[in-house]
Amino acid sequence: MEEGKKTPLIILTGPTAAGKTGLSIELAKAVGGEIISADSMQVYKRMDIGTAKISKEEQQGIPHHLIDILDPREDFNVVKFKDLAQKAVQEIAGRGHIPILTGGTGFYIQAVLYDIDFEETGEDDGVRKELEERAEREGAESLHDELKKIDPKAAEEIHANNVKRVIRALEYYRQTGRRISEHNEEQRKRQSAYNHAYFVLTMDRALLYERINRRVDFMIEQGLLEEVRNLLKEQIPETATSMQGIGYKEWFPYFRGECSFEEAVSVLKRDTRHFAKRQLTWFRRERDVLWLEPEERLLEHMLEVLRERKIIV
RNA sequence: GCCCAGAUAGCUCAGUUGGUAGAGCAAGGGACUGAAAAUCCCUGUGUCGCUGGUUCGAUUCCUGCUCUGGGCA
Repeated sequence: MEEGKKTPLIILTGPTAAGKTGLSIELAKAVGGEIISADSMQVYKRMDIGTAKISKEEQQGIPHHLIDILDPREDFNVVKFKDLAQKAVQEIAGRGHIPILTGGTGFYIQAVLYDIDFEETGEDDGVRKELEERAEREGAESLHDELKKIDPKAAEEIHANNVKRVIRALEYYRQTGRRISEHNEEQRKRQSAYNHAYFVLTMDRALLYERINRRVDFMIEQGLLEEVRNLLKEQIPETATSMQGIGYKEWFPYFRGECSFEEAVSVLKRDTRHFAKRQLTWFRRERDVLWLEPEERLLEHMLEVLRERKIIV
């Protein structure tokens, strides 16, 4: 396919609290775009404050996709995301609008951008559960030893303590009969199917951390504790994927009386800072990333890049 | 004013029977291809409060001082 014929796709991401949401609205207005959220937690209904979800008013009429699509009881993952996001991209492009993928989940963005093949195998065949129980019983080393036998390369790449990934590697082998190390190697070679621009909004680390700390305080003022209590009242288990989100799981010890309010707050701030750091590590190793820092003519600068790449006219 | 205990990494502390020091947390770096806001890995030089003294050598022992707790007046 020729450059100009590829589907256009704008990616706007960055660490948490960097200001993605506000900028995404300005950008969408400027280019005639619709927003697809690339956020593993904003998909959940009734989780608004802790996920810093954009409000209806803030959306200013710009269509938003993949927000509030799931009950917090349901599990979500990259495969589901990729499927939904790709459909949304096609629909938006079909309307002659520009799809803007924005959010902080780098893995999700990668899955869409490079159309990573996860191979439909279904996830509820009990293999994972069985392996989890084995890890519990026999220890992480035992599973890792098994991986060594079937896929030595993967065993070398995945640390034995990283039980989740060891399990996935074993699960993949059992379900497909193939080695995950080979699969991953193939997927790494994938090229973008889009005419895209990958913007990463960032800023001075100390400043970012200050913004994170302030935002956590603001979330608490907005009623974060009540939001979490309401979810627990609905009997959403603490172990649910949704409840493992930052801003939620940090309160459980406090509610149980195991730590003070102040301790819970500082743990929440710390977890958020750690998360931002991990996000930056992820974006640093992504290909063709355009780093942005807050500046006067930020939007104009982005539009110039988009014109150069013929993503917009 | 007197007595006691501290003063060591950004923080909380351990330690050196005298040969210039180490944990946890914080911080930094990295991995990640069906949990990803998850999961995991790597990284520790700091006038050992200041000042004299003893000593080949002091952060470690001794003197004095400063500061911080606690107690007694």
